[in-house]
Amino acid sequence: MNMDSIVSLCKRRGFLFQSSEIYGGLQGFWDYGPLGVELKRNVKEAWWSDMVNGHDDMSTLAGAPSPYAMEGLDCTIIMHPQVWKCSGHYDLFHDHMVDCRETKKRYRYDQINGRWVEAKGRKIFVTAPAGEDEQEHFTKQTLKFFKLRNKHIDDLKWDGPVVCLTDLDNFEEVLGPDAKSLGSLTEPREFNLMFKTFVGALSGEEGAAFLRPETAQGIFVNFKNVLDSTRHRLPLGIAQIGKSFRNEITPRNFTFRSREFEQMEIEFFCHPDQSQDWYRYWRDRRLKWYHDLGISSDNLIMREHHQNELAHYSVGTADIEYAFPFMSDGEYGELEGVSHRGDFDLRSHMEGKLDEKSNDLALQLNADGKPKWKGSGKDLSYRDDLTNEKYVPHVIEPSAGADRAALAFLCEAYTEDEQPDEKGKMQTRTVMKLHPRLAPIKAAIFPLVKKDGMPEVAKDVYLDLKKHFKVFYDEKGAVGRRYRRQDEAGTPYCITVDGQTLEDQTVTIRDRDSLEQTRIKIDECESVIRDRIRQ
RNA sequence: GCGGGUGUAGCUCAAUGGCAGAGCUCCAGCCUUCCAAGCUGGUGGUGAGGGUUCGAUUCCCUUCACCCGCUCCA
Repeated sequence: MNMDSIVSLCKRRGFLFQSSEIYGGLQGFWDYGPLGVELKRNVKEAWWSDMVNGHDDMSTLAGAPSPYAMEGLDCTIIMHPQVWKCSGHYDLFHDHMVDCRETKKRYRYDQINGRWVEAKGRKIFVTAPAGEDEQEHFTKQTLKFFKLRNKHIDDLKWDGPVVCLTDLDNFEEVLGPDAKSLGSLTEPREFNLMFKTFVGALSGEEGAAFLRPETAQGIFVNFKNVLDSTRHRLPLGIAQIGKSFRNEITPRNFTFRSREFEQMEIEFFCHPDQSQDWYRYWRDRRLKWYHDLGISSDNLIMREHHQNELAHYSVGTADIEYAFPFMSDGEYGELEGVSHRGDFDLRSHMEGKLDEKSNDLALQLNADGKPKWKGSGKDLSYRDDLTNEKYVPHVIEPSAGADRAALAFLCEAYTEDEQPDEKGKMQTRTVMKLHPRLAPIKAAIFPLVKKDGMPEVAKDVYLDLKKHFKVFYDEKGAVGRRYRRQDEAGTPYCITVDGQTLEDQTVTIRDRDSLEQTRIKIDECESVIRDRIRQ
């Protein structure tokens, strides 16, 4: 199986198109076609129904420490700019970077220091990543550049103090931190991974705002509102589905890394002492969700992050990853991250941006000792009115990509098998074996031939089923061809009106995967399809 | 962002410095009682912009997009 045939089918059948295709497309943006939009809606609907509306808050679910509540939320894409300053996204996403053309390395513009140095009658600006041993690095780089030995160290004429690269106007005489030749650094470029826009008529910085790079922050800043309006006790999960935007440097691999994408996120708030158990619960629960919707365990893995990969406040993070066809053997692409975020997010919005590198997650301060980004000052802690205990809840975050899930389901469904044609000759059949819950069209209704009153009966069946499901009517051409078309669309069931229908009010229902046909009464169509979808 | 490759019909692929072609698909009609049958007819195309030229899909430049590798992936 290769990605090209999947991409080709998606275009041909109307699952996915390139955005603005008639103008040549736009990198990192994709449109869902008529079948694609149904698939994606079904993915989101399955998630919302399984996680939120269908959640059983009365029972202790398997693997869970206790019953818990779930609520939904739908926040705006543009939020107060301070949200992103306190969350850390602003600083992280706002860097100016320089690239080294020679070594292909990339550096933060404001974290490269350097000094003018002269030797052999030539003056260059030697650089190093800012840090304690930068002078050592300068010396080493300079000696190497001028092809001098350690004993000539005193011949180097240093000119002026160490300054930041940001103080230089041009880089022609600059030796990159790891380069061998001069002028290999590019001009600084703003790597603003957040899309910037302007609120109101002002186009200056005071009106600047950002499209959200994740939906999570909307949940954190509304935590208190949800608690107060629903009167829930912890543990409580708050769910949201919505668009997020990241100005990815290298969108690649079809819809896998897009600049506009949709997330399905839960922020699960609980007592710190129980957070480890909840973390394990959500990790296992979310993995099972993909399994239950048809992703085989061969293609799905749970990858626990190593200690050194974790943000230091995080107790654990596990990625649920899928073996996409565009990845090389043994490699997987992330579908969902389940992370234990401690109280980092709520505290950030209370106190201000926290310093992730500090051991006790202290407030990040400016040079003048003031908070770098001030928080809301609002108390986001929780008082348990049974125990009278007050604490800042810990958070477990299962964060899934709706587009990535849809893509994984498409890849998993794509199958080519051999089926006999009417002469008994084996032909390749392309079939999308989507789970019936996810299939864009639940059933197609055909008259076996376009005469003898069959179309009239079939249309009645169609119109009746249309009230309950997304169904499709087709009477054109040979019935075999119509079956094959539905196979490519992933339609799980085809209902055919034939000669016998006119005598006893029965139709055949054909199963996409097994090709088996069973005869059922017209009246039973709705309940049979409903039962089969639910399985 | 760097290097390499590719852009011709919905798909797969031809051809050419001088009217752009085939198969499949699709549409209409005929035929047809269960898995892409057959017959007849039909729709439809050189990614975008510029240059060279009497004439460019073809040669050159720019750009956009996609693919592969590197880089990146909060």
